[in-house]
Amino acid sequence: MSKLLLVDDDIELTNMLTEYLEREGFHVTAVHNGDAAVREALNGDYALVVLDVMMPGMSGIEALSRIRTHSKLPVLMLTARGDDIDRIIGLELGADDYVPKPCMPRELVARIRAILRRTSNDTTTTNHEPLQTGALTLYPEKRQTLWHGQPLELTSTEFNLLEVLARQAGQPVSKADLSTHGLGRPLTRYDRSIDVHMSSIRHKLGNLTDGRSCIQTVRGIGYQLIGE
Amino acid sequence: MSKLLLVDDDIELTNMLTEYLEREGFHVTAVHNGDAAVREALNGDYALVVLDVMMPGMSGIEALSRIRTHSKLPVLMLTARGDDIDRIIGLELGADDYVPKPCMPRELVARIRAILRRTSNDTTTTNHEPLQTGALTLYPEKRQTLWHGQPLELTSTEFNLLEVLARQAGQPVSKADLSTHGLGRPLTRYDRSIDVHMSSIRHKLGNLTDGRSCIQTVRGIGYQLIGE
DNA sequence: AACGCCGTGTAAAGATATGTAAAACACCCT
DNA sequence: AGGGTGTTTTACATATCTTTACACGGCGTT
Repeated sequence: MSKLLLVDDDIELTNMLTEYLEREGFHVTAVHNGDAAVREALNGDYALVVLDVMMPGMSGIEALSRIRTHSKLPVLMLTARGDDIDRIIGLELGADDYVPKPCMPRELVARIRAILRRTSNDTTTTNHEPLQTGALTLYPEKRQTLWHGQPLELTSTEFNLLEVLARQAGQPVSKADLSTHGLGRPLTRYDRSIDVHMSSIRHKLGNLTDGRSCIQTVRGIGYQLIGE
Repeated sequence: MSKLLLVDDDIELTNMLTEYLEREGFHVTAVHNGDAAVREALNGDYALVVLDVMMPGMSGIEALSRIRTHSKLPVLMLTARGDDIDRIIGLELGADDYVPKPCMPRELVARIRAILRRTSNDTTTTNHEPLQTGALTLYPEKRQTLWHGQPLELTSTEFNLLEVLARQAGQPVSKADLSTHGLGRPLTRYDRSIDVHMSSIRHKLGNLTDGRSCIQTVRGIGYQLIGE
């Protein structure tokens, strides 16, 4: 289950919330000041941070801002009820939600789950992980491809294009996007480069058991890598 | 810029908010009851719905629930300040956020932008679940069709159109909506493309046991995929 | 019932997009 | 310069979509 980082200077409250959240199945780590919060938050272990706005030393707003300069980790803010200004600043700084204090733990849990649900398959958080779809695995770091477990030779451009498709596996990607991100230039009229590359990637991948290609054409739009 | 659907029975308020939101650069459509809200929300045009909980007729909660059975479109709920129960139910039903009423427009905008920022590169917004109606199953993620358990060859556009119908199976879909979402262009006068495509899809599907087609014509409106 | 109007069904022609082999080009290396 | 590799352009075949044209059928009117 997900690991949460709970940040509040009120030890009493954090103990109570930790207990409640752990009963709900989360792993919880609590810290009590902004410095520790930023340090912990950036170590990559956590799925979400619950952050109190009002703390001695570094305020929650400040901590949020520092976290945001380095990461897109979801942050849920705890604010004094009715403190509109903090809420608005927090949201504009990129907080994912806020809960007014004193809060009902049940509401807090509902909101945590809502955020986790939304961010669970968000591709932006995992950028250098291998991309896996069906029998295809791409290692963006090493620029290496595995097809049915076997290494596959792709040219650099072919890899780029396949990576763009794989990051949005299961949904169509426009030729314009493929061109900007895969070829590094905008698509121009009568440009058939993408089509030609798709043709050769298809050729290298061969067909699926049902005879269809792994890369589907979406006429008038572009191409789509078929999902799991 | 993004299209928003604003749902509230208070005409005065919707006019005010519409004006404010449009100054902020959104396209806004306002409706004033739950039925219209669900119908509009599902037509695929909108990036987000702002939904009042308290409405005569179908309540916001009910509308949210109906929207959620068909789509993952982001929904932001407007609730009476301090009405914890509605907020919690809303969140558990899958609302993306709520704003207490009466609200500061600036806060509403901040929250709308926060949600859009989160969902913009979130693959979960497009529903990837297989679509099942009767003997027909569509796998949007694979762009594959099963008819009576057998794979069926559809062209790209035919698949798009059938997908649009299947997402609203059992209810009529206007030709305008079919054109925007299936063909990617607005319907023009004397445009018969949709009819021709329906004809060939029907041809590929053949007839049901009772001799009727799976796709019913709704004269003057469009077409409808018959439900379970 | 007979008529006309309008929307729909559909075959076939015309227009457009895609698949792909091969030529042309660009770049590196020796 | 010449060869090798990889990319883009060209050219043509094919697939797919749109338009056209006409037939049919519902529906309201006479």
